[in-house]
Amino acid sequence: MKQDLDTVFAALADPTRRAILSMLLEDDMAVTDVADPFEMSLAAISKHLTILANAGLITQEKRGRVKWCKLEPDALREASIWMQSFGQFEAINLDAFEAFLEREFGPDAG
Amino acid sequence: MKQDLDTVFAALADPTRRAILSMLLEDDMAVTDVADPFEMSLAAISKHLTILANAGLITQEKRGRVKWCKLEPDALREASIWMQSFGQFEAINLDAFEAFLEREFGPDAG
DNA sequence: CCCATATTCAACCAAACGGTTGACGATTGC
DNA sequence: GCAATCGTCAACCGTTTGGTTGAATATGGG
Repeated sequence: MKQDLDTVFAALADPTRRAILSMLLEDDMAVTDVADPFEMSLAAISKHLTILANAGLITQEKRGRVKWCKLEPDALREASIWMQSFGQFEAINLDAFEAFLEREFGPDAG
Repeated sequence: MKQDLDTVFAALADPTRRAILSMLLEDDMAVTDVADPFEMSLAAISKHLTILANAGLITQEKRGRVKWCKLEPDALREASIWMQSFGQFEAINLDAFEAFLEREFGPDAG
């Protein structure tokens, strides 16, 4: 929703929320299913999801009684570009990034 | 110092601290000079600098009675790569990033 | 030596954060 | 219709955050 750097970085500063984002890379998920692997209450996860949604990192759509959570990678772009503007003073980590993608997702991913 | 994702993202989540990093892009600075443009106490800025240093985003070196602050863009790399790993699921992030660099820093920058 | 400069420390404060619990409002299915 | 499921709300709690102020600790210069 808001998607300014403050809320995006603050949202990313919590390991639970980053784990949630990683889970949503795989597929869209219901709130209950997101909460399942964590050892904390459903209400706590619900709050984390609200924070992620406010940062624009996910969207939530209610179908029936199930609320589906979907990753929105676009929200990371502004923050990512902001960060890269610092890294480039070291002559670019594009190489490191591409190597990471290759290693992480296989030669066909890029 | 610590440089894990938690502390790096938390450090970046504050606009004062991001402004400080931008200032340090230009040049190394003394604590007093960093504090100058801000409408808050020197002690507050000193705390912000400690947080940035703990995240590994800057280093501080004391020469005489002046403590010099220096940007450490390397600390952003891990966090940046983490973020890019999400963006790539849209398959255009690299292009957008390269276009940004070109636009921002000229054809020779990459 | 003394004073000014540079920076941090310590105590304090209000507000935000991350979690809990229990009650509540929708929705679904038997 | 009724019970179970899905998810949020509200109140509460302890800790962290971001700021203040005033005192303290170096260090440098005349």
